[in-house]
Amino acid sequence: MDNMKGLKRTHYCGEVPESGEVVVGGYVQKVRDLGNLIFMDLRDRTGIVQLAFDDTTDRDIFGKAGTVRTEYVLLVKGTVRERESKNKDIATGNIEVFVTELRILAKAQTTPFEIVDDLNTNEELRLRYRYLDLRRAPLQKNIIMRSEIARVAREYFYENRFIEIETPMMIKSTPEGARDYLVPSRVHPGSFYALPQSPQIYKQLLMISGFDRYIQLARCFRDEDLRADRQPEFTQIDMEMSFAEEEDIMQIAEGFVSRVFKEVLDVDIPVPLPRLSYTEAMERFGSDKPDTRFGMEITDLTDTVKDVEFIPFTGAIENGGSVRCITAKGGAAHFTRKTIDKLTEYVKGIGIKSLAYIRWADEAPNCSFAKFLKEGELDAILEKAGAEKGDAVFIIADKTSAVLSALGALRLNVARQLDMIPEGKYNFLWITQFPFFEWNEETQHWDAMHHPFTMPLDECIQYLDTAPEKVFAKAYDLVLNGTELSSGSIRINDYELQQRMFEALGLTPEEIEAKFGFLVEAYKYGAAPHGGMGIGLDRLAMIMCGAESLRDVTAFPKVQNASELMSNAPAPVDGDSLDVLGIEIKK
RNA sequence: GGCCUGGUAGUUCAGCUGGUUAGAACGCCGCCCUGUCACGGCGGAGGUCGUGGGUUCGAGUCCCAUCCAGGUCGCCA
Repeated sequence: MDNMKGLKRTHYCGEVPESGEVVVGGYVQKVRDLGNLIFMDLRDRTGIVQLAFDDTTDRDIFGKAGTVRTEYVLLVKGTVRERESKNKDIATGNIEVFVTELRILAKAQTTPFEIVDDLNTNEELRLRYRYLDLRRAPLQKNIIMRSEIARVAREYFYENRFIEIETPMMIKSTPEGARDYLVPSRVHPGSFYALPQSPQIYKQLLMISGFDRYIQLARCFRDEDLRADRQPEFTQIDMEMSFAEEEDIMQIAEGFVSRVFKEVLDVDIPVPLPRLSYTEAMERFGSDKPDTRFGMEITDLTDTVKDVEFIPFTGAIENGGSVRCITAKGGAAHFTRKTIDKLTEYVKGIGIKSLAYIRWADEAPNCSFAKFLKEGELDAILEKAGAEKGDAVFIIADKTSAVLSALGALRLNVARQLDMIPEGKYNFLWITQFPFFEWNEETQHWDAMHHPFTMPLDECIQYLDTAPEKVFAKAYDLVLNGTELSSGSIRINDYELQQRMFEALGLTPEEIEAKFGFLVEAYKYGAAPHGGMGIGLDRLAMIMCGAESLRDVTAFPKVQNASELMSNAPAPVDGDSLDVLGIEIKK
């Protein structure tokens, strides 16, 4: 094996000029040995350049070239020359490097999967050898784009006079919301730190301190089950600003997203971004993070079907619920019975008893509850639903909140099956005016929907103690293509109001003191009106890269059971380590 | 925790209602080849069919359990 002594890289592979002497280094993508002529593709993070060895090559070098295998690490010196036949598929396709010095810096055993762009290998294997998977250009491209997004974020917020401040990774556990990851303390046996679910409390304290504008690319941790768009460890572009109201924060955020899309993807995002109240989003899309890249909005049929003697409908209406539908275009009428059964099963999975439907494929629509309909009722439903021949109408009757969220989920499911969601479209949307409280069936009391430091809308404060359901919050989520990108709010900066809030949430003074005592006390010393948001960097990168999973934009992701396949974290530790911490594992 | 899908050479897959020696492509190894770039030609190696049990004369195939991975519901203030 050779060393690098006396030879310094002059160019990246993808950036080799048209002529001259170069020194390039990289991994061997491919060897094409034609006998007395050898070609190699040398790869680094910028691309590929072809190396050439022929009968004019020094015999020792030629012999050495013959021993080179895929993924060997080379450093070569050579002369750039024009190729005899060009390759239009790569940036350096017009030239090749005629090698005059060849150094094999590292050999490589055969990799468990090929290092190629269009790999179709089982993800488990790729994750076990993540460092090899990360050699592949598509993944490198994603990771590099993610870095670009982070760079633009820093530039943008720095330019707007935000200050980057690190908040602690080991903090006090405030068990509310998601489960905390706990970190034991050796010097305090039996006591634990928690890893932050977000820097929320600290950034509010920084506002109280007068830093005025804070930004951090903050790691956050939640010990909950994973999804394609959910990792237990993730990064937020976390910001907070003082002397600010909702409009100020939304404007700063809009400035950022339009800047990052322009700089990284050269896509224009028109601002201001559209807005929808939470209530309207639920009514129209059955979701607080609607994907507005396609229509299929929800229609309320309650009045239209009020005389239909079909028990699911009458039952729902009598119990104060409603009957609503979505109308699927795009040939949905030709959904087979099997497909519809699957959809029925799907909504059953989310707590809905049954799915009524009308398929209008032929002249006479096929209606699942036809025998309960009187003259003209079917036409009335179809008209109200805006259905035409070729469409399918899916109807759900139940408690209104259940109907809306089920139709929202069904809407996405059906749109995917009909391939109705356009690619390359970026639909941003603000969801505003969230309800402050959420009734918790289990505990039978009101929980904070966002978090308890969120400022209620001015006109709602009067209902705090009397009618919690009428209280809406100065909270705003940023949604992109149906993904919640960001969540933010104006915080309560008034000590008295915060106390009323806690009371409305049913917290005792002791609980308040134990959980948030230091924060509540801090507000006694005065704070300018402030608010902020945390933009999910991983999710943003995922959408901008066109990736389907966070794993594709995270260098070392965790799998569904939150373990990491390469290192096998988490892992048991030896008894001594536990003893020092005073921890005993239940058998 | 529930439900769904998958697990067969290094990789991606095929393998029918159970039936001789489990196949293909790519990759790998060897030989040949002066303009390749999905190089080409000839030859070769490579499998506890995820694991454990069961049914059977006989199991990759059927049954049960279990492990692993993915998706999803619950969960994610």
